[in-house]
Amino acid sequence: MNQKDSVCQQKLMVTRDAVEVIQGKWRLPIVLALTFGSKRFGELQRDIADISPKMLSQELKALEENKIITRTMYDSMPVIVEYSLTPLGKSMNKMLEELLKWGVHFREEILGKQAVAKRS
Amino acid sequence: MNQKDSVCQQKLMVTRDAVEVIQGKWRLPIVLALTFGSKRFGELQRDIADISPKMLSQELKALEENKIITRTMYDSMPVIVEYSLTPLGKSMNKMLEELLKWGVHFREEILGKQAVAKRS
DNA sequence: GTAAGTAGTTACCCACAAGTAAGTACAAAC
DNA sequence: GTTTGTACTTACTTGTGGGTAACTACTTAC
Repeated sequence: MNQKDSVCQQKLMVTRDAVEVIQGKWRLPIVLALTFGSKRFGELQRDIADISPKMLSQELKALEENKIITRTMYDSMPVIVEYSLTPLGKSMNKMLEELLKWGVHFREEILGKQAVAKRS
Repeated sequence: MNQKDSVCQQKLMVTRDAVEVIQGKWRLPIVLALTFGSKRFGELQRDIADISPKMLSQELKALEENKIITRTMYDSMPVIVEYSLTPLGKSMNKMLEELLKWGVHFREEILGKQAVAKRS
């Protein structure tokens, strides 16, 4: 079977799209932080270790463009902005679990049968 | 819930490990090409559109280090080298399927309900 | 009036991922 | 002896992901 076969090519493209959404240093931590409910900019910045406001703002924009999260502004007096997962964002759950599962398996093989991240 | 919580941190690290293995421009195409059986260097180069020998060699090495593929040299007279998935490499299947599934869902949401890559 | 808290933006820099082009080394075929 | 086919390697360049530091704008509290 050949990679240039069109069905195969399309599968590759679609899988690549999925990887793109979660790739990079910060997308995964942001999505994970929001699985526990909506959060404000400052909260996210405090929860995610070492992220700069520039990167947080940039990645939030990218995730919003991909319809993974929504941004809601409240006209309260200290202006408040809340980010939360869309249904599409929430639907990543199973995929992320599969990644975690395989990641555990991978660690065991690579690091020589040491159990990591066994509990939820 | 906080990202700095250690269990959560560990989950993040492990998931990130999984993403790292398939991230970059060429790892996914290489792994997919090898799911159809072992292949030689030249075959891979022909099957994967636009990959240069440098990138192919480099990514094959990385995948070998991660125990995703094995490299086998045959002492035949035009020296022949075969690459194939290890059991660990084959175990990526379910994860990749989940990525594809979500990717299809993602495309539908983003591109407005157009069905893509419906068949295997 | 100055500090602190809200939510960012802007400018500059660097390291690394990836691309390009050419070269290496060996043998078989013609 | 030159081309073809095997499987790469090396040197150089470019593009982008990400980091740092400082700045913006608005309000409340002291």
